[in-house]
Amino acid sequence: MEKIYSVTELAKDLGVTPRTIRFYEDQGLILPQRAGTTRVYTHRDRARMILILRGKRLGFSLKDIKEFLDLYVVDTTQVEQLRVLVTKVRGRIAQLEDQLQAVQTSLDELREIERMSLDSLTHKGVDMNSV
Amino acid sequence: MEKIYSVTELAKDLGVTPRTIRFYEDQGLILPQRAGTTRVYTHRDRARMILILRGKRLGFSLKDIKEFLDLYVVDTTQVEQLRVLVTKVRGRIAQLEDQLQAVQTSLDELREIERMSLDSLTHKGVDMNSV
DNA sequence: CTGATAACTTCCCTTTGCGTAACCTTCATA
DNA sequence: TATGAAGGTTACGCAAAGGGAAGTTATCAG
Repeated sequence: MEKIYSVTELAKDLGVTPRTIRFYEDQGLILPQRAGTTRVYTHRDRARMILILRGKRLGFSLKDIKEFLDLYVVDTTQVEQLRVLVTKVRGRIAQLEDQLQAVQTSLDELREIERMSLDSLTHKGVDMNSV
Repeated sequence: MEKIYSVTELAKDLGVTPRTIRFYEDQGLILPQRAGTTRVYTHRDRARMILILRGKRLGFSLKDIKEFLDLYVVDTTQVEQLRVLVTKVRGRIAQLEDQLQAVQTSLDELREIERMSLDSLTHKGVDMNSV
């Protein structure tokens, strides 16, 4: 007997709202079976949702995630899928490395601004160092 | 003779579009004089725009920037202004430090995924290491 | 006088990822 | 039988920062 879920159950299980799951369906990321009009999720659907959420956590757009997941269906050998995954992951890594640089630069600049401001305040007899 | 600018000129000078400058005016960030209906920008306005763009570059929202710039008018001693600046800058620094952590974590995870995928591909006789 | 520019205003469009009604149906229970 | 919990389907709204088109006016050159 496989455990199955309703939207609400699955949502609770995954820490998202039912709205989110329905939205993903709207975007073509999951396609649960229906019992009449009611959505029914299997453990495979759950696994798929977990993949989706992981992708999101790593900063991929739903579009990217979909593009990747769509290969699941088609590609039985998984070779193409892995290839695409690696490509996307490398792209994302590059992005994050750039972002890291940008953040570092901003941090440097902000610390400089902080120093100069505190300096200015000191000259005006104000102290914010303990705040 | 002070150099003055039209929207288009100032935009070109600052590397933004006129739309952007008008938008900032809409948001209450700048208030150039008018010659009839035509906007006229002085070097002070230009300086203000540069401040705005710098704030943006450092990741502040237009709302934050406005809140800060508004003190320019009121606060002649600049003490309050500097105080707010330091507070905002510190907040932003904290944000960026968090972001740095998150980016690092994602990078680690993505590199792990890349490794495992490449491994998988190797077992299937595919090589992507040179790509 | 007639374009051609350049300014102006107004307003809708875009992206991303849902939140939040509003309104309908169905089942189970008090 | 009334009602309330769950499920479903539109469909509008939000946030941020502008983009872009429409339609009007003003000015300058030929």
